[in-house]
Amino acid sequence: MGSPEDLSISSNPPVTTACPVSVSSPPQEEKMVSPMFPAGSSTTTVPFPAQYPLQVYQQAYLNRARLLSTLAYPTNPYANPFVRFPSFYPPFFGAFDSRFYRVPEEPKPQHSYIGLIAMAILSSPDKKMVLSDIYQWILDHYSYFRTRGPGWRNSIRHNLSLNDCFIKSGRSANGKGHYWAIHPANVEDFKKGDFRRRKAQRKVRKHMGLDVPDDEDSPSPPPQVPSPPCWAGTEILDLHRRHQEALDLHRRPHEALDLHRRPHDVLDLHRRLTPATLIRPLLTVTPKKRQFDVDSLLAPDDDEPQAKKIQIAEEIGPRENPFFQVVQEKPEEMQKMLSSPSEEESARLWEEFMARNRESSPQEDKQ
DNA sequence: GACTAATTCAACG
DNA sequence: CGTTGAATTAGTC
Repeated sequence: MGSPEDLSISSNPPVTTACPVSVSSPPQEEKMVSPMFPAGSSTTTVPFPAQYPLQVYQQAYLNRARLLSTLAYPTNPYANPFVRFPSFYPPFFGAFDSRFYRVPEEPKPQHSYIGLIAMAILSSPDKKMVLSDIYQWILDHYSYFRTRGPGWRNSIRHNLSLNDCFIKSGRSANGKGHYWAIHPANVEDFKKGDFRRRKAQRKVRKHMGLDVPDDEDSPSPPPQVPSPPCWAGTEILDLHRRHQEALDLHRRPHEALDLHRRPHDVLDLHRRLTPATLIRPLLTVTPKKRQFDVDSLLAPDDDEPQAKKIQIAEEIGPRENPFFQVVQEKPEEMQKMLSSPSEEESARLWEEFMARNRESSPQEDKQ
């Protein structure tokens, strides 16, 4: 069943079975979407590192995934105590090869190779960089390439040679290879994030005094600089940030070992997750429901940002989130918990509410 | 569907 | 590592 006690990490479990990850196939109609693995997003499988016994990683991965699920609320429909874990958790849907874990596929970088190289070079104090350092900078800033083959390095070299915007600037002092720099005719554009190739080539030619068939300067639209969301600074952004944090940690399950070694920390975190901490952010973004009398709600914002917040909330707080539904269908229950004086009290009310809920709508049991 | 830009593969010194 | 040619793919109009 799905009571919070079952989900918490009871003392360090002895992992002796061949595969400690119990996998039960979910009912077919379960079409839940985990924010860890959004619909349509591809995933890649990575082998567990060999440093520790496999079982250690597997258990740690479960612990970590459950914890992150909880922390990622409210965008994560698995973050509430209603949801059983791990049998409903998408990473374990279907066949589960216990030698691997799944991580979300990194999106391809927005910038072209020219842009990546230029940013790398410009990030160095001397505005010049050796090939191997360019590789490293790109690896450091775009983990997408960590899971790629060696082909992209070839492409980097290819682009360095091909494009006149990159010039050699002396040989490396000790090691081998040249320093690569940016043609002076292009540094200004590149600093502004304008990495258009054609424009760069034209400027180089003009710089060398050749005649240029002054092609219209901006046939293509100016580059779009990634800007923070318009709702930056709102509590939604904070939720978004937490969610991203959770996603990021999720990609590094090795670190789950730490939590595995400190199960009490996990327990403590579970204990601190009270209804108030879970619900309050949700309420602040649904001001149209005035029945909630929460302090943070009292400050009336102007309509425009509020409308934006509501829109965002509807985007990131999927309707199928059972927690969402409880909040909307049983507002008086939520109100009671929220207005309780202490977190302990609200937690107790939560337990009662959960118990009643289980009675009225019995969940299907696991075998 | 043509046309261009960008990426990828790969041979070579 | 650096050049270069060629094939393939992605994007636009």
